[in-house]
Amino acid sequence: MFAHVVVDVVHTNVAKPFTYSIPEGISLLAGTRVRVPLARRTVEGIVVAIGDRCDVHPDRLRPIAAVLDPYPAVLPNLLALAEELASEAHCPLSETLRLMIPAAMRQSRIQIKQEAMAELAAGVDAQAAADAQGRSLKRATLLRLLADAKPHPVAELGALVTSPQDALKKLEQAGLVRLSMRDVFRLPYEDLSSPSTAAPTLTPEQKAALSIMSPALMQGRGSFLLHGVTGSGKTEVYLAMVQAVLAQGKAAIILVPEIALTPQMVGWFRQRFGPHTAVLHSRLTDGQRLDEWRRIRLGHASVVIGARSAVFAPVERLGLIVVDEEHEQTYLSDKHPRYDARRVAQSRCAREGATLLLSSATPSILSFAMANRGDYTLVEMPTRVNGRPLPHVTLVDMRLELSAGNRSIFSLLLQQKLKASFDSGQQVMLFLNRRGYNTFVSCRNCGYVVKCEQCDVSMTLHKVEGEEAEQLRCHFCGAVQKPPDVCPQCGSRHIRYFGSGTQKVEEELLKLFPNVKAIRMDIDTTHQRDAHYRLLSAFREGKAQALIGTQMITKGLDFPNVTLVGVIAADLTLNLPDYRSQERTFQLVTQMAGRAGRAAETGEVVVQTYQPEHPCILAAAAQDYRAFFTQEFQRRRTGLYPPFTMIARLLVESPQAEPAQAMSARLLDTIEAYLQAHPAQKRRVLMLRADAAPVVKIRGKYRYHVLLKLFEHPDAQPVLKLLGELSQVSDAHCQIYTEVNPATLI
DNA sequence: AGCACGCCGACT
DNA sequence: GTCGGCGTGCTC
Repeated sequence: MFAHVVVDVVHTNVAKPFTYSIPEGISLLAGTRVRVPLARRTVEGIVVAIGDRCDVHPDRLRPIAAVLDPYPAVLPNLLALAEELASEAHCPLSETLRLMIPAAMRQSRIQIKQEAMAELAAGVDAQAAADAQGRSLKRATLLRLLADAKPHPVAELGALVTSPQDALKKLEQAGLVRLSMRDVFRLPYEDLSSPSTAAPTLTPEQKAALSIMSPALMQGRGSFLLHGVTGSGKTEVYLAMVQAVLAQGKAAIILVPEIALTPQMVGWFRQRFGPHTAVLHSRLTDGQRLDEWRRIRLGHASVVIGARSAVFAPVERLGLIVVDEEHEQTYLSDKHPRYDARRVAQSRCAREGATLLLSSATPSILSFAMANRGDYTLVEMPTRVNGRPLPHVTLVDMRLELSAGNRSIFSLLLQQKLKASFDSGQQVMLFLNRRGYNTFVSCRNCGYVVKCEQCDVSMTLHKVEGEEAEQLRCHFCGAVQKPPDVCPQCGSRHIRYFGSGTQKVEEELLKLFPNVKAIRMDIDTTHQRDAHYRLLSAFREGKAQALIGTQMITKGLDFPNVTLVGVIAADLTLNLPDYRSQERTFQLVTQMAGRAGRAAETGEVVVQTYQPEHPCILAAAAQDYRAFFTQEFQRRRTGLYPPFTMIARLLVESPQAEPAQAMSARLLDTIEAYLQAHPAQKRRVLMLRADAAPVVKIRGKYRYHVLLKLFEHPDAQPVLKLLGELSQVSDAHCQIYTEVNPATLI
């Protein structure tokens, strides 16, 4: 038998399986990590197949050098998934296999932690042995501590008996004690393991939703889109579904869009199901992630909660994947290999006989359209639990505020409502989808705008925490520089700062309400590990009255004492040059409004906007998803946007502008020639052009792209295949990426 | 002729 | 990704 191995080296030159002989006496399964010789070195790899065929000349064949784990690291289903992803993304299999294994496991980077354990040797009478110890009080005490015949960590014994190691070794030599090593699992959010609580009585809506989904869940099939308004109790439905899955001896994966939401979700699940809940996301330490991965792989944890990468969790008997807040863009990976966690979840469920549950208060246009088409079964929960009303939304026309002489970022109405909330001891949330203090710096004299040297974007002014200093930061690459005193272009001193970010909202709020404590949540304040959790806990415990934040505070959070929500500038996302900007704006405003009034009090929402008559803003204010879907779907149809068409592009990046531009022109020619030769394909193409990318430079790399708009149709596959092949044209000067329906077109 | 440099392809 | 082979072109 021979082993076909994909080596853990991402390079097109080695992007194919290599065949090795299996040394005598070794049994090997597909998915196992191995070490193999490759040219003059050895590398790690994964056995992708075992077979009796060998196409390699026997002289070249070399044996596997080592088997790295006692069990396959990649389960057969996940191996197949990796192959599917690699062929869809036109990338080497080694790249998608990396998604399946924690980084710490590769290159043997982390030693797995173990701890020493001691237990009574078999058949030993602890009491008699202790009495026989004579003058060694320590050994007698240890034997009594071990009398329960269970293994005890030596470290724990050390807390009761000083330095027990020597005494334990003596006892081991005497045959009275057995010493061993045991794996240690570093558990994230260990303090969230609260005592179990019973399931509450479900509302009729929740029961109805479950009765629709349960038959499919029992049979291990079905794809559902749960559309439930904010506060309708979707989490309780997930908990009931997971309970049913666990009762079948199967496991479940719960995907959440943000790391900030995992502790809350983990808390709910641990309350119900105890410690058999594992967490997977990128903010864990490498060691934690490895341990959680192993707990899942070894079957110690049957519920996995995590961000998009958790869709690859090594669950063996999968029964259910829940995608919470399914409309979130975070389910699209922004790194190569790019994948859509929702589509991966669907493929995984189909392959492994599991049920898929997509869920949102504001489903993506795409998912809702698919539900209308019959791809998903639509399940609706249109009212909040316990008959609570949806929050009351007021639109404020900021043009009128300005003409009335109010130049503050808070409208008079919002100022009044803030005061009323603070006076009555309630909490407020303020949302602005922009971080920093001012959003750009410009010269009044000549119009010069300070841009990042490495990226083609204006720099944002930040106040440095706890210091007088100010700095300009690039939100693309993180570059920092000092704000200029004089214009670098014309030498004028008339440098002005424009646009407001969350830092400014915080400052203005504290100016208006000096006694109020505010917590600001954006990338700047959540850089440290666990910062999300600390800040949200502080707010939940009432240590602050206001939570100010970017989009990371809009979704899923449940704070009973929040009765007022302010949306500072609803139009920010509306005016972005992207066909999804209306969808995003509707989702952000509706989700943010949904944070208000989740407990006893009715929620109040103030939405500030310069376009109060915009249909998208009106639908969001009415929290009317159906109305929004209908108008947006029609707009997409007439404007020929997805889901009626698909957008694909070849992105070309190069340290110099000319090679990138030349390459994009060459790619355009190639595609045009191909379409000329294939008229059937040409009919599918609505638009084809080469251009500078909207952000022409990021991190010092110039960016040009070839954009295609195609009619959505299975017949378009050959064009997409061509695009995938063209990304292989990449050379030392130009990197080419193929993107199909990308999250952004920047 | 001798050597630096960059490109190409093999690696099982 | 890494390395060696080999061709090109420059220098002695």
